[in-house]
Amino acid sequence: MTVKTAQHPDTADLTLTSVLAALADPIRMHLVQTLADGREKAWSELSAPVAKSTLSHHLKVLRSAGVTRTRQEGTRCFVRLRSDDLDERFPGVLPSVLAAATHVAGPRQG
Amino acid sequence: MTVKTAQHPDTADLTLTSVLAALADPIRMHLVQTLADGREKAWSELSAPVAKSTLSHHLKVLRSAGVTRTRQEGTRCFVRLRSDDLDERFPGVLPSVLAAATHVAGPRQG
DNA sequence: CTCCTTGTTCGACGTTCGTAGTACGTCGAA
DNA sequence: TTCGACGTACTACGAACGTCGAACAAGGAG
Repeated sequence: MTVKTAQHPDTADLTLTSVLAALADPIRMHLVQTLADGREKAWSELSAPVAKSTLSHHLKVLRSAGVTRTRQEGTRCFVRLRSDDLDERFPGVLPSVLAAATHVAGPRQG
Repeated sequence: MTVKTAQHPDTADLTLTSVLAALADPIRMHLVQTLADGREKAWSELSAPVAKSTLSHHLKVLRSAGVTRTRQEGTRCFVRLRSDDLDERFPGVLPSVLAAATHVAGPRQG
């Protein structure tokens, strides 16, 4: 928080390399999958097997890469995917990655 | 070379994280773009502003991630994208990434 | 055979990353 | 005001990464 928590890059400043690097981590990929439905998630909803500070770090990486957007509401913040911005700049990348991640870790029932 | 140069993972063993990590580097992305036409390229054709050993390293990362396939012919080797395998395992990912990388670094005229 | 070319491997270096703990600032409640 | 909850910033450390030069191994040319 500390006021300047929200440091979101402009859509035009997003780089493919940074986005891919942000997605190239199991923890962060899991976070992105959690956000894949497009709905905003509270910080506490983003479960990850890491310490609080580490989760904050990963969220910052996603935020800095332009993958997510964080909104503050009082002391707590809500995170959501920047699907529209991402798809405007890198059409199809996020959907295909999300689909690939899902049909790899998702349907484990059959 | 040294005989066991070719260490290609099976298509089923490819992981999205490894593929994304392999693509999340400017040098490697450039190499992949060079191979994007699907045609096999000779080692010496893969120009990169790095030392020979570094280029070899990056090629190994791409190979280990299953992004490329290396074929030896005498003392020299030829590299090509595993587009089919990649698209079978992670449909649409490589094409969209390639398209995004191209319309970012490619058409700089307008 | 000897030389030269090609690409990999190894050792080393500095940087970045992932992780956690601690301290800090902000907000809401009492 | 004091207290507690929330999320970030800072600090530190080991591991992994990107880079290079040198040594090495495998083939081809003479």
